[in-house]
Amino acid sequence: MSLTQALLGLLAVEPASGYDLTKEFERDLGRYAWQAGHTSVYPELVRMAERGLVEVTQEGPRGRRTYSVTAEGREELRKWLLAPWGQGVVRNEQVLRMFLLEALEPEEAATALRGVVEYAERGANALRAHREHREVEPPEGRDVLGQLAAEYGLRQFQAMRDWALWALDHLNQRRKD
Amino acid sequence: MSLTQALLGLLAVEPASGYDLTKEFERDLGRYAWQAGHTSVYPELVRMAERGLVEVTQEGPRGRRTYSVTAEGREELRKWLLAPWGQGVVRNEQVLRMFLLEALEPEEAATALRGVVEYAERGANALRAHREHREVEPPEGRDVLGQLAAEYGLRQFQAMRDWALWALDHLNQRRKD
DNA sequence: CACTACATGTAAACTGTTACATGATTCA
DNA sequence: TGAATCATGTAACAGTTTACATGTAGTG
Repeated sequence: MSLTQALLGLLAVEPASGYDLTKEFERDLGRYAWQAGHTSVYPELVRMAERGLVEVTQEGPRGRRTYSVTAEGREELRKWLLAPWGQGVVRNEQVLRMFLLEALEPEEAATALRGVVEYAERGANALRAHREHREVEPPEGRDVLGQLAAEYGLRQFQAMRDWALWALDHLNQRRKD
Repeated sequence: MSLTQALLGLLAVEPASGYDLTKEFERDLGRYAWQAGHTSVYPELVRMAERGLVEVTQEGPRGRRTYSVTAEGREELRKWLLAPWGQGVVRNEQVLRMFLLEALEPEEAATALRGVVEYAERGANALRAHREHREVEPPEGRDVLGQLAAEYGLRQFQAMRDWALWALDHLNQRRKD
């Protein structure tokens, strides 16, 4: 289960509580890589602690428990990160929708594709603004992951926009035949 | 559940059996958009038929049943495709791994990132070869979806490569500080 | 006739989501 | 002191994967 690896990776960068980790999934990670709610995170942390991959290293107010990765956990993470690349789990509702626009009538498909272009441009612009703001205030600690995600997201949106423009062109070509 | 929409979309392009649909998930769709095994597909088709979204329009050898979308199913698909875009389900093990490389020691992270660059280049090259081959033999029917996927995949791999090169550069910058 | 690909299914185990539930701290 | 945020959890349900199971048609 990749949730284990995701938590291991986040905790390896910096110790955190289940609450912190959940917020991470709501932000960058959940946008481009992996989603998980707090109802998955908390029980998983308990299971991982039982397996010796993480441990509670601090307790704070409101029952807050800060987890850290153990040496064993770090080794497991390392193995996963350095393993050969194969076809992993992929599930992307937006991409699914993009592909299935094919099933619409050409007129409607074109309208929808123009919507994709707009959506991708909005996304890219927001990230470019975010990038400029970051040049003023450089990130630190866990925010570095946010930067990795933002840079990936920017390229992702550009790819989406390019694809939609190509698909529009392709659609027009076919309508002429 | 997006499996319903995925099946609806595939069947809207062309009627197919559960077996055919499963193969589609193993190929292009499962690579970039959505994965599903035959043990999900068959029961789902039965449920969808009960709801009146699809119907068996042909029976062939070996118990083969070809499903087609009903008018009701087509309408449901259309609604889903034309709905406003929001944050859909996202789950991508490769992207998760890319982001978490941050947790490795800089040396190892750099090695892994160079691996990402290579992987993305291999993927892009394979798709470019596929594209040239397609110029000789233009696709038809369901293969059009394969073409949409291939063009998306190509841009995806390019984005991945660009990101990994940026991340390598970024890593070197931080090592100097 | 053997092998491969076609073709469909069930059941148990596992994973993830939604709804429900509770209480503490901080800040205006 | 009221509201927002912090912080954690359980239980029922929904969805997915893995293992098991079976049989047919075509091809060399």
